[in-house]
Amino acid sequence: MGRRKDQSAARAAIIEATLTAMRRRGVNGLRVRDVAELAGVSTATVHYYFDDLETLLREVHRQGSDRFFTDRMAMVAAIPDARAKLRAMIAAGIPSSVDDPLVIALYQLNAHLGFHDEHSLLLTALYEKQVALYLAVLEVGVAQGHFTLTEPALDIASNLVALEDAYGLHIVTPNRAVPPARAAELICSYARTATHCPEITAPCQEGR
Amino acid sequence: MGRRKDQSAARAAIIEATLTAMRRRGVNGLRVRDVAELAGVSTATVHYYFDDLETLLREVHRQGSDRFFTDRMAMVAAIPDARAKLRAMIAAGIPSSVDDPLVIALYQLNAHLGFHDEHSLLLTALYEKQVALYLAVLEVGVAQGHFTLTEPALDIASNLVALEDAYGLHIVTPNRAVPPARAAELICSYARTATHCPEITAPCQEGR
Amino acid sequence: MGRRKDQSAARAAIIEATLTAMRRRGVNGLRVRDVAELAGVSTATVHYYFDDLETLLREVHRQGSDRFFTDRMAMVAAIPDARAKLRAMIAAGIPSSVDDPLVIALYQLNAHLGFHDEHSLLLTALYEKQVALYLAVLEVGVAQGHFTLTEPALDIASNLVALEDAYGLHIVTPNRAVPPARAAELICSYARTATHCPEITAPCQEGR
Amino acid sequence: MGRRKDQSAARAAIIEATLTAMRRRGVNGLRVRDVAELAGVSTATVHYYFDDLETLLREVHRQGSDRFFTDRMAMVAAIPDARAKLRAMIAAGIPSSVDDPLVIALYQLNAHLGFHDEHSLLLTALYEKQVALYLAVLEVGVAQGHFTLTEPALDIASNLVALEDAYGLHIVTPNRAVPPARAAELICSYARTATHCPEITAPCQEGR
DNA sequence: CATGAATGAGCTTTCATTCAT
DNA sequence: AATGAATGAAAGCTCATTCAT
Repeated sequence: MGRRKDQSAARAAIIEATLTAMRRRGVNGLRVRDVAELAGVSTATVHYYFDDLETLLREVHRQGSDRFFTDRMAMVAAIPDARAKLRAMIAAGIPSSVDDPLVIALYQLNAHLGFHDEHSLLLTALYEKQVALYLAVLEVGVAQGHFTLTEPALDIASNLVALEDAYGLHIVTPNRAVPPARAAELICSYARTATHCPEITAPCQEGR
Repeated sequence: MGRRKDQSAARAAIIEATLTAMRRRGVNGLRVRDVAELAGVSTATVHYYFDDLETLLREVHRQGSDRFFTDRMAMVAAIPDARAKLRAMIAAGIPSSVDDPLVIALYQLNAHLGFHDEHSLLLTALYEKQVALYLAVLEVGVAQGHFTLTEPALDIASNLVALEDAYGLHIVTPNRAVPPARAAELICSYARTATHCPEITAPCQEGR
Repeated sequence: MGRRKDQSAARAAIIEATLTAMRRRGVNGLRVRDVAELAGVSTATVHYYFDDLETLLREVHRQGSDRFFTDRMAMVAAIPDARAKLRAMIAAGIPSSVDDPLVIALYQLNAHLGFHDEHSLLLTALYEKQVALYLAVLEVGVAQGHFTLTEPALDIASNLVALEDAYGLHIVTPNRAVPPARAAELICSYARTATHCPEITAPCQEGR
Repeated sequence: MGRRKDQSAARAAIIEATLTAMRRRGVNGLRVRDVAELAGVSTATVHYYFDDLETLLREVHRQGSDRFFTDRMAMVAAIPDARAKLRAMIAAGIPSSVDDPLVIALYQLNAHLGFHDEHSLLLTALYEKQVALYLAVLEVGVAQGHFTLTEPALDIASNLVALEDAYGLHIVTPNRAVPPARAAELICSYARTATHCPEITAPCQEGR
């Protein structure tokens, strides 16, 4: 009651429902009706909160990106040792399974929104923020004396994000060639080589 | 007369037109009508050759994958020196521009077809063939004494393909953060680190 | 407000329009567009109420059958004398003209729906209800001492329904060999013979 | 080679194929393609022999009607005793099963063609020929002293054809309420009553 | 004589979106 | 704040029909 239109519970439910709906039907197959049903409202209500589908998708992407980035930043900031930071970053960058709705949605939205020039800036921004995060970790590692880099730190950070993206796509697309644990190990393999720090290893991921 | 229904000129024109249409509108926005117009035939003719859109897309993906893989294999086989092989592989793996229709189509189709379990096998197969290609190059390089690997060759090969995929996606999505030349340099950076071979450098690509 | 989706005026209008449309074009030629125009709504509205054409046809058939059967039952129940009952039944069983939309629709739908095993049960049910109605009249007539049967009452009832069906088809198909009045007289002819009751005569149907 | 266009084997095969196709899909669902495939020719060939679908259907109906009527007439002429004639007529008038292609086709075509004024004459003609056949049998029976009629012979003949039509429709539509044997018995029931000749009984039809 | 290739015309169906309530 | 009802617009697909060969 006290809330505004952009803070209502229904609005949040719709955004959440969109994530779920996208896991089931993809961005392309996404129907307002699906979102509405999952959110327990009518399609007209969806349009009451979001002028059109595109607006809804942008909002979902914005919130998702923020959540994704902020979570990682908080997590990495809480760890002092650069080696542990890097391990944690890698582990957190891999979608835990084919059913992770947030990550699925982000990949789908990247592909979808990326097709229009107008949104490229947003995507670029997210990518660069991720790179910056890795870059910071690498520099801390060098400062702590754990990492020795033979290539520019920026290049390494960029590659780490790229590997995350690629393997994330493999996992989210049900391409069983690269399961999550293997993806983590592969990225760690690169991180070890690039930092000359043999302690960058993937955590044992039993029980997944 | 000599040609069958699956070899006719019209059929080839439709497949070609699909590539072009996908560059313009993406897989999602793809309309049979666009394909038909670009191919200079009626929509009914498109359906005469392909039962439905999905069938057409699968065929485009199949032919595209084959062409992509076969071309690279032929190219790499023609080069004797492993260092040159690797340089060539990397250069060929990067879409030359945002307008490369074949590569755009392949990325789009990967995303689209990947959403259905039935096609995952095909996608996996393509991925593994690419990895095998890199693997062979790495092993030749070791045998020639040019490369020294400190991680399993399979892991390195896998990462090289993953980087290609990720940067390819960046280029094809018009995300100007990573232009083709930079992508090539970044992959080379990894290749140098992993092979301990300083001669793996991206060709100067002025004028792009 | 008080009305639900399955009781709305538009829904009824669509069903009514379907009857009219079927008189003009038959079941086969029936286009959603015709129904929509006759009902004064858009084709999308037709699909809003009925998932597809088949669903609409089934509903029309169901309502039509009910109406047809219920009307007759009420009418016959209101008449005490079995001879008058039988006369009324026969008169009501003959479509009054080639333009009777309800009856035309029922014949068309019988033919159409009957082609799929799934609906056979419905058709059978309608047939048996009609037979039961005639059977009751015959038994009342015997009880009242007006009718004398030399064949099983069930067989006679069955034949009366069959004759109705056959002549109804003749009338509805514009086969002018058997006009309504003649059909009524022919069925009465059988009824007289079977009941040995000479008072079963068709009403004079001048002016039709 | 020596044959003309209207006598060729292909032409006959197409007509035969139409009968079969109609059993499977009904008149409405009938596609030129089905006919062509069943006849082992291309759709273009179907149009080579028949200008359009309607023409083909008319031809099928014409040949079917002729065959149906001629067969019955020949059969009845070969039997001297009127009681046996009548029994034979009734037995031959009932489609032997739900899969009798010729009879199915005729019913379907009656419904289909009857919808257009132009063909009503043909249908009327067939009906009247059938009536004439029964009429002749009845008159012979009276002359032989086997039958005693209390209603006009024409009315009885008309009703017999009507019953045939109705039960034929029931059988051909897979309405299992009235199986062939029962239909025959019901018609005989009427025939007995109308002719006052107790010897008109349906043949035992075991094994059906 | 027969047909493969091609198409025009038309249909059902889907769906985001609007609006009175 | 929320929605049921309704729709315009568009897309995929089907099919009888044509015609050059």
